[in-house]
Amino acid sequence: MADPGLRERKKQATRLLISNVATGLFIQRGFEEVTVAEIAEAAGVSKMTVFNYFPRKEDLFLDRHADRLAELTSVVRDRPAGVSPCEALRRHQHALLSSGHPLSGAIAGGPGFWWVLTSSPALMARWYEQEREIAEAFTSVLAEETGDAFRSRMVAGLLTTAITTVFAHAMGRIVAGDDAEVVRQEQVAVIDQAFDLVEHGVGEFPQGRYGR
Amino acid sequence: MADPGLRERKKQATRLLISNVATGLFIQRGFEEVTVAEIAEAAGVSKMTVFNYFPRKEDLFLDRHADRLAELTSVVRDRPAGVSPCEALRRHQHALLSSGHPLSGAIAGGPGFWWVLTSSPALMARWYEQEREIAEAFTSVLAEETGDAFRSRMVAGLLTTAITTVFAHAMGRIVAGDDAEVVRQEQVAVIDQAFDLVEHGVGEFPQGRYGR
DNA sequence: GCGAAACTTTTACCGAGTCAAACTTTGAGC
DNA sequence: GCTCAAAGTTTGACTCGGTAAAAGTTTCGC
Repeated sequence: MADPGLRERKKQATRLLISNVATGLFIQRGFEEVTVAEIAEAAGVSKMTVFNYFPRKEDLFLDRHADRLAELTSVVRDRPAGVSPCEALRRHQHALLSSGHPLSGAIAGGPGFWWVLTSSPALMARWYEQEREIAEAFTSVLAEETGDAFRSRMVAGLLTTAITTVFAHAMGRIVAGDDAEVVRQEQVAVIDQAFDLVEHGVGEFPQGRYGR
Repeated sequence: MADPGLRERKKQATRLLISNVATGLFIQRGFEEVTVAEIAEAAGVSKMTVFNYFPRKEDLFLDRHADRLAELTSVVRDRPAGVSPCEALRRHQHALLSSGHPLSGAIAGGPGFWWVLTSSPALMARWYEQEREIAEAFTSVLAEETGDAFRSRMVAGLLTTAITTVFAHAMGRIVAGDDAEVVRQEQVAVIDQAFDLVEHGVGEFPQGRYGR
């Protein structure tokens, strides 16, 4: 880290170059319409090299996953004393939103990012796989803390559902063309509603069925 | 339906033949180790025909999804008056378990079924995609009933999490070699714990951190 | 039985991803 | 500095999932 060395620097530069070239092409023309060979050529590199850095084509686009995973894991593991995981994540989501972070879902991560993502089944599949990895990470943290494997898994799943649903809701509206600023303002209540449901349960929802 | 006709009967027979041949090969040797061409040959049919009936290779193995989806959707949509979706699904899971249904997770769906599933990333990915379809189906039903899009999506997600987590828990134990009968007995409490969490919330879980 | 519609096969093809061997670049030690 | 080994890249050939189009075959309605 102190002295990266020429070798290491070149590697990072190449990786970044490939990623940038790929992302650019995807946003211009869509994920499925760009081949890996094409990306390699545009980046002045061989196809094999692309796969050296990014094992799957989808990883070329979804290359921020490791960061997101680490961040969310840390939010739960390193939460302040006396704060539940649910509460810690709720605050984190609010913080992401008010800081305008792309992963709040309410801000476009570059124009067309959500469009590229949602219009490719392969990308969406990988996206959901990453969400599952988040749930697994939560499970590990909670299980280590409590020793209760199943309960940890359930709570991790519920928390992850809150995060991903909040996110998907915002993304859906953005893709549908809703004004980003409006979506963003309304997301505050959405986040609270989601975490309230996880924290206090769905109860008898929906009330009022058949005239109750 | 009344008169299937020769054509239709042949189609169903071919479909079943392909599915059976494929499943057999998968269980013998694993999903990734069997090619579609091989399945076609073993079934005495062309590769194209295989893809005619099963658009994706994964569908050859996970061909009960449509039934499962319809059943779960019906459980929520057609639940008795005065019963919440959460309660309806809880009862349904108990019923599946006590009837020894494979989808309770506690029973092996044929020897090696879970092994085939868990040892193939591609299959697992498709499996999780199917779980998402379940969540979407729940969302539709609840949204139609209540008109509250986001809340419906959240509740649908939480309910689906309960189902899939209960299932994954049992499957994990079976794959790990736990005795099926023991797993089955303990699943009763697991189901209730899962649905209790969804119904009443995770609260401040985990309690007791840092001496609270 | 005849013709159209439905189903299957053939053939050719594309793109993701793997493998192994040759080649180039970097870095470490003398 | 020079050399050699290791790391990284390229090449080319290959496998497999999946698609497309056109040419058979089989079934069904009349």
